[in-house]
Amino acid sequence: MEAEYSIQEAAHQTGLSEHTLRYYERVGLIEPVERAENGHRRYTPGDLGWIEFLKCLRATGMPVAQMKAYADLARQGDQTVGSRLGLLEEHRCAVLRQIEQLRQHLAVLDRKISYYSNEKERLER
Amino acid sequence: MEAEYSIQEAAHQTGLSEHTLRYYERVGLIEPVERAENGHRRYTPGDLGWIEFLKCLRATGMPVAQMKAYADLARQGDQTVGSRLGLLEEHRCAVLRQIEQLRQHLAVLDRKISYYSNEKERLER
DNA sequence: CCTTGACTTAGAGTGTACTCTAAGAGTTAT
DNA sequence: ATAACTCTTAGAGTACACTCTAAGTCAAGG
Repeated sequence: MEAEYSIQEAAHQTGLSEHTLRYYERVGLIEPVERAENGHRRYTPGDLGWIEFLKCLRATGMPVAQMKAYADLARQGDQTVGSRLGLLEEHRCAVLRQIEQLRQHLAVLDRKISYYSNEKERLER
Repeated sequence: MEAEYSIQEAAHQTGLSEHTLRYYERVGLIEPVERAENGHRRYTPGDLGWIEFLKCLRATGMPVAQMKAYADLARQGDQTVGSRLGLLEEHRCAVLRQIEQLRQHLAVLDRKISYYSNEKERLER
């Protein structure tokens, strides 16, 4: 007997809004969620796990369209494992590049900050 | 005698489009650029330096509105050095948080990738 | 019975940051 | 002088990812 969650509970647990959960389903990021007899969505722990991974992809800057491509592959089962692996490895590189870029920009920021610190010192004298 | 650049040259050197350069000026990220007699913009090296810094702020996720606030402070001169320093230090923290977040998401990605690698191995046997 | 509240749908609206269009002016090359 | 090029402006349009609205269904509580 597996736990199930209403959309409200799913929203609370994932940190996405109910609107966004329906939107993600509508655009195909989430496969159609099971329904109760009254038509209400019932999210399984598996759904929530999938959504967590989607959040990870989004938070690392993957566009929704690419996430959709990944989701489509996932729905096709085992024969797409290679493609999915490729997609994730490529994305991994993109994330590494992002981090490296941020590092470099951080260095610029640090230089500016120490310049301002000196400047502030100077002006206060 | 200082070098000056047309908007086309400025676009080329900064990597921003001419459209974006005019837009940045329009919204106040860049103070009104000097004009030639024919009304064409003439960017100085100083302008280009400022634009480079704007790019750094943008690339690290600062919203245009906040960049505008920073630009406004900069225009007010020395008495805003403290405020600018504060703004940049706060932004620096935001960038550090971003990097940390990316690191954590990268770890999730790595786990998924190694899972897929195993899975691929298994299926190919 | 009536209200409250959670849910449903299709589709419209929003915010952000560009990005482009249209119409026109001035410079240079043939 | 005709074409090609670069620039100008105001304002419209676009892409993306949500985010919200309106109208309606259904079940539980008072």
